[in-house]
Amino acid sequence: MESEDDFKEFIINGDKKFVPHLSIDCVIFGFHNNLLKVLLLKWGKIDGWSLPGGHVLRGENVEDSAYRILKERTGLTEIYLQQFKTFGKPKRTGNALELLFKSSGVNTNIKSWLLDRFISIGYYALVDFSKVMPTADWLSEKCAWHDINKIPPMLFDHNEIVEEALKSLKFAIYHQPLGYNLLPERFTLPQLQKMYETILNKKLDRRNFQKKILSLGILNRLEERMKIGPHRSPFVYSYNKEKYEAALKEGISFSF
Amino acid sequence: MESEDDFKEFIINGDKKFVPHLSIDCVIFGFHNNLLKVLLLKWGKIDGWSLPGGHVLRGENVEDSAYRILKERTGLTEIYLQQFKTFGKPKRTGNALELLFKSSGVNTNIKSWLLDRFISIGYYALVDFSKVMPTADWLSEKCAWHDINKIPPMLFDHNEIVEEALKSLKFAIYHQPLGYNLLPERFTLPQLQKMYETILNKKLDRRNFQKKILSLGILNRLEERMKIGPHRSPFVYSYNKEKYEAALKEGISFSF
DNA sequence: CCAAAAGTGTTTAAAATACACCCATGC
DNA sequence: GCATGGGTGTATTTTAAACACTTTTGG
Repeated sequence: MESEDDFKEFIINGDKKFVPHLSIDCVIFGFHNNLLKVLLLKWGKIDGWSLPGGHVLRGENVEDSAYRILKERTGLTEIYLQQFKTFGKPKRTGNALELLFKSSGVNTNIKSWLLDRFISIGYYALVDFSKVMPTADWLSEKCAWHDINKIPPMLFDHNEIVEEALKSLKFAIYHQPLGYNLLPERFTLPQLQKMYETILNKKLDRRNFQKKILSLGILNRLEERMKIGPHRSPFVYSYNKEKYEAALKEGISFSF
Repeated sequence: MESEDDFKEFIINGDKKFVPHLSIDCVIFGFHNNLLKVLLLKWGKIDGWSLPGGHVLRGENVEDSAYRILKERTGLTEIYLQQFKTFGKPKRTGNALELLFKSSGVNTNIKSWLLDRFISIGYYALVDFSKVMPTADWLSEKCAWHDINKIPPMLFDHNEIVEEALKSLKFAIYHQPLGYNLLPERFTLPQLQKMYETILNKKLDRRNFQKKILSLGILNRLEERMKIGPHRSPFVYSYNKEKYEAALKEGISFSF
């Protein structure tokens, strides 16, 4: 969406291009400064935040729509993506779009497909924070990361969607390795532990954590150490991609 | 759907009543004779089986639609229901509906909303086999239980949907008690074990299984024994509803 | 009396947990 | 030299796994 004309065309004729009544919302997780982050959009024409989302092109695979939307907002194509729930309450979008129409100078008597009811398919994505280029557009004045614990009240039912995504992520971390998608290529065990602690929302014992995570055999310890701060430098690790993929496929079982 | 007139009205004007492009498919699991069963519909006008499904009324909560559909097919209202995945491949319904239209004597040049692309929300349900009244209708000549291992090739992508439902169920059984929904009120430990073995698709040790399941403290052993066959009679158990609900909420962790 | 299935407990192995001291670094 | 955070191993407890004999019942 790059201009007012685009927007008007979208309001009036969007349903020729997109499947009506159906939307996609993406909860994009990143990890930075030992904090779990979510990428949100600040709307320009009305006051409020929302998840990045979009619609499914007629003829497009739903999963491909999610990848397309993620590409638009992050610039990334290789992304870990997981469908987690579909949201279908009849009043879930409230009247935010009517307000948007008013604020954008669109005739509110117009009968737009956008004012119909929408069912939204929720996907969460795990991305390398450092590689993301948050990208706003004509409709959104900002695209920015928020701490998972400092998420503002959002439009529609998007706070609920984030809650559910986090719940799914928490569940997933017991059965899959996840670090490959959220951390940069080279990272330290303390960082990885912080990632686990943030997602699980609890403290873990350092020694037991290392024992468990190393016993999976999916990590390579590099010669290098990371020089950070007035203390001993931690070792740098990277994932062994093959063994990581194998663990993903087989499934693992953490206890924590 | 009770008559040809109903059907024609549905084809032509269904989208006034229902949300277009969106459907619901239900994988209804039951347990009988120590076998896991799924309730399927045999179509009357064309040859083929499918999952029971339906559409979302405009204004209706999606979850309520699933309950409504389940009520129609089983007669039951109190059902354990779980959304598990949404299916959105563009060609997922194939050309089965065109064939149905032809076989039903509907003009195939008609532009029906039903011939559009559909995205389907998958729910699985767990029901007490003995309480279900499988109900067919004008479109379906049969509504019948099938062994999970003897499911015929189905219309649309319904075989894939059953696979995914089973995968989700398998996953769930490691974290929740499930027997309350699938077994009759009074049952034996061997029955319960068979249920677990069927869902997990593996044999379990009798003694270890009983230790584990009893240690949850959600079962009551009744005085009674069940007299079945030329051998020792097993004890009858029932669930302690309160403790069962608590275990559901807390979540449990089975290892098997 | 025989076949078929259910009841029951102990021993062993594996996994999770709890826990403390020393080391490297920057200021 | 001191504060901060990282590296490392062992002992204990808990949990899972392996395993066999006796009892009941119908035919």
